[in-house]
Formats: sequence, C-alpha cells, structure tokens
Amino acid sequence: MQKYSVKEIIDSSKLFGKFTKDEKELIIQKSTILHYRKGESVAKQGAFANHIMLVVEGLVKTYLEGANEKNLIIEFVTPTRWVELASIYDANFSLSVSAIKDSQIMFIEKGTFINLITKNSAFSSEIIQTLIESQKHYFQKITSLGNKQLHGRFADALLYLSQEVAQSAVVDLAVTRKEIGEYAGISTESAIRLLSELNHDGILKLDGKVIIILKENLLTKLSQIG
Amino acid sequence: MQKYSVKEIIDSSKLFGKFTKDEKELIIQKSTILHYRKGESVAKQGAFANHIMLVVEGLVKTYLEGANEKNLIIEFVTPTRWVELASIYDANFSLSVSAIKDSQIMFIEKGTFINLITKNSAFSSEIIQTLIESQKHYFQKITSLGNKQLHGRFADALLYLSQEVAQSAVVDLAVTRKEIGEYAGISTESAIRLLSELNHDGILKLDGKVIIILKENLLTKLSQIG
DNA sequence: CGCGAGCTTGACGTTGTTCAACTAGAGTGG
DNA sequence: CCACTCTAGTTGAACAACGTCAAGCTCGCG
Repeated sequence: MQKYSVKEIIDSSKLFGKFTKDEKELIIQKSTILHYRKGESVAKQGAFANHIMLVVEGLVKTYLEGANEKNLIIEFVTPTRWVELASIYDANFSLSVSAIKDSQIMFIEKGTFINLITKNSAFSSEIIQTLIESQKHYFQKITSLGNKQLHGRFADALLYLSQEVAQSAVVDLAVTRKEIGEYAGISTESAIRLLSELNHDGILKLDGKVIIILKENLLTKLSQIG
Repeated sequence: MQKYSVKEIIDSSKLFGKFTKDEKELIIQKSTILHYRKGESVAKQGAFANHIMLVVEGLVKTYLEGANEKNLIIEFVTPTRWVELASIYDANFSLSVSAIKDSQIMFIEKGTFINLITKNSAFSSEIIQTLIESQKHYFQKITSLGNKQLHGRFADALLYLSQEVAQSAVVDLAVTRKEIGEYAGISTESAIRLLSELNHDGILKLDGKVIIILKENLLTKLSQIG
C-alpha cells in the first residue's frame, strides 16, 4: 500500500483548497499520518479527543457502543473524508472508530484546526456544510430505525453501501454480515436471511463478500414501503 | 400572551451578544416574528426553506414524517433556541415543525444569516458548536432506537422531557401520550401502558397531562439497561 | 493441518404492535 | 346552555415480526 505524506494530502485534496500557503504549512507542521491494520481501533467512544481525523486511505467505521454489547454502526468512511468532526468542540469522542481495511488516518492537532476555523471563514462555512450534510445522514438513520421494519431497514443499508460508500452497484467492501446488520439495526441472522432472500429473488447477486445490486429500483421501493 | 418584537429578542438573548450594533440593526430589518396557534404547522419537511427559525415563545416539535403515516419526533424546542438550523445550507427543510403550544417564531432571512456567519467568526463558531450539540442529541436518539427496547426507550424519552425540555422533575408540557410515543419510537398504547406501570410502581406520578418524576435514578437505570 | 471466525439454516419464544371496544373530557354549533 | 362530536386516554386479547438459541458448515490464516 502506498504511504501518503501529509503534504501530498494537503496538496491534492480539495478539502484544503481554501487555505493559503502559510496555513497549509501550519497544518503540515501540526499533523501526522498513522497506519492501522484491519480490525484495529482508531478511537474509542468517551475517550479524550485532541485531534481531528481524516481518512486518507482504506476504510473505517464509526459506531455507537450500546449497553448490551450491541454496536450500532453510524457510518463507513472512505478517503478523503473527516471522521467524527464533532470532536472539534467536544472534549470526548461521541463515537468509536475502527479500521475495516488497512487504513491511513491523518491527525490534525485540534487547536490548529480551531484556529483555522476562526481565521478562515470559507473553511468554517465548509465545516458547517459538512456538519449539515452529516445531519441529513443521521435523519435517514433515525427514520430507518424509528419507523421501518426489517426489509425497509435492510434496503436502506444496502442502498447506502452501494450509493454512498462503494459508489457502485458492485459493493466490494470488506464488510461482514454482522457489520451490515449492525449498520441496519437488525440481527446478523436477519441480515444473512435477507441477503439470501434477495439473492434468490434476483434483486442482487452474492459472490462471497461481494454484493452486486441488480435491481436498485426494487430496493428503493422496499425502502419506501418501510 | 406577551407579543415580542424582534428588537426585544435581539437585545435580550445571548444568542445575539456577539454582534455589533450595525449587525443587530441588519438582523432587525431582515427579520419578522409570526404567531402560531397550538397545533398549527410551522414548516413542512421537503418545503423550500428561505428563513432561519428561532423559537421566541411557546413550544414546538420537530419531526420526521415516515412512510406509513408514522411520525418520529426529533426534538421539542423551547425559547430561545434555533429550529432546524440545517436549513442554513439546505434548500429544503429536512424536518417538519409544528406548534405544541401557542408560539411565536422569529424568522431571519437566510441570505442575511449566511452573511453574518461569513463576517462574524465568533458567530460561526457558535453555530458550529450548536450543530455539534444537536449531533450528540441525534446519537442519543439513534442509540435509543437502535439498541434499546420498550422500557429503555421510554425512560430515555422521559429523561429527555424532564431534563432537557421542562428542566424540572415536573413535566408540565402540553404533550400528548401519542407525542411521547412518537418521540420514544413506540406505539401510543405502549406509552400509555408504561406510564401507568411506572405510576403504579411509584417511579412517577400522573396528574392528567402533568408527569412528575419521583425516582429519576431508576429511570436512568432503565435507560442504561436498555 | 487444525482452529477459529464468519456464515447459514431451522425452530422457538419474546416483545411489542395492532385491533377493538369503551370512557372521559374538550370543543362546536344550534 | 345543551346536545353532539371528536379527540385523547385506557385496557385486554390476538397476532406478527424478529431476535435468540442451537447446531453444523466453510474458508482463510497461522
């Protein structure tokens, strides 16, 4: 796997396009990239947060740790996206984060980040827009969990994985059935049963961990019915 | 009910403390206060949004309209708080809003609001903080809906109503059992049954629509158990 | 080559919604 | 002011939806 440097990321990602040369230099000084193995924990819900995280390479999940050993996955984060932006103005992480594939995460020192927000209003507007974008995602999750049942929730999960994460009808992520269930808010067994049911009905095709969506419009219908 | 003027609100609420005299003057020119009767709709999910809303007096609810006629209440908003801040950078409302009590809502023209965010970095930081604060609320709702059952969800709802909305052990809002159910993500009948169960067990006391929390620590325990 | 994690399937039990019927109180029009 | 209606609240019973449990399988990794 290619190892990225902070400079490469800052020069290539449009997230940093609004910054001056000096500001970029500052970020480079105050940032570092760490490497995580598949399965490794990146951040722990409740832990002290003093950096802002950005996925540079790989795939991570963010999740809420429930009372009864049950996790609820909130998001699968791909490059190049912020992770747990809420930690900007929050001393502790609201979510846990762990790597699904081998991943590289860039950490920016929090004070520097806050400084940039204050100084650069174009950047702070972007952050606000990103937060609002996330908010819409949370509303979708709340709708899914709150007033849909099995089929609707599962369809939501598949549509999310395909459209938002894989950005393809071919969902070739290293995601387990358990994780699909934890994202959809259903049991692992239900996720498995639904997958094979939809496979059987020709709505999708299974090939090991790879899921190929064949009839997205039917999934959308399932999502709407609830 | 006292009728508020925009000027009174801007002079008295700390939300506007960071603005200069000129900025305040601008807001006054670009804002208006409207009155809503109990039950009236203030904003409709999906509708075009060109103002930012602030509850000045009364009580409103924000909710997601589900597929099968089921609403899911996201928040009960009291004075003086922003409603549906997401509409800053979103053309359409993500949520519906309606009045639970007779209410007064201040509407600020969106362009002006965006302008203030850009010009006044202290204000934009505050908006970011408010958005992050909401985010934590959404995570609580997701946890509640996603991995708790009846009792846990209901306890979450009561604790929210008492601690966040009423800010008192005496919950004297004009909220119906149906609305409590719609907040907790359970059926109206379940909400009723749980209320009378907890009443019977001495954990709370019912007096018509008024709910008095007697043993908050037990509710907290129920919430944790799930 | 063996072990464990992930996957799969069926049977069973629990949980909570839905349906139905009834009561009480608040609002409305004659 | 009274009758009427409609909404909110309440309770019990039946049923459907899903999670849980158990058992066996497969595949990849050490």
